[in-house]
Amino acid sequence: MAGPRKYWLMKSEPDAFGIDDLRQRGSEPWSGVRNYQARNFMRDQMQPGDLAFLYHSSCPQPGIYGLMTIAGPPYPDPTQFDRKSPYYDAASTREQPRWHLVDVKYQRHLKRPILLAELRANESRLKGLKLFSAVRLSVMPVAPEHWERILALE
DNA sequence: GCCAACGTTGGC
DNA sequence: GCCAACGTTGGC
Repeated sequence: MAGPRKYWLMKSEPDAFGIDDLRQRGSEPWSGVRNYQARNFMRDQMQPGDLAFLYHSSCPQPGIYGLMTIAGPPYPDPTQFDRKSPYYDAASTREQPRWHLVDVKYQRHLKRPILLAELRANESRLKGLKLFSAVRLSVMPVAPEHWERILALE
């Protein structure tokens, strides 16, 4: 039962995993999210076929670098069960997993990155964009009109 | 390296 | 359930 396509923004640190890594891999499980709001978006609201901006953070030029599609339905993040993983969560069980993720699929690089500074310069037309306010959120929804206005900057 | 924002934890 | 302390994110 697919609803209308939704739009998202997902952050990664390019030193760890960036747009070039994603292109190489084709698709990738979006593991390691340990924030309840971000998890809820992936677990409860994302649908295969939704589109997402790939945002690079903690780097010299923070901004949006590419487009991805949500490749499949949510499922438990395997890293939560892996004692050797930095994302291991001792409180999580296979019967009652705490963390869920989706696979994302590479769609394309933007023709040029749309940097945070440029987004901020357009803040009046992007009112309510969570990127500006929810600093600690690594997965967030993007309103359709914001999505279009951002892509129009490309 | 600094620090603002803010989610999470834990004492009560 | 409140709220202060703490820890993390992430831009600059």
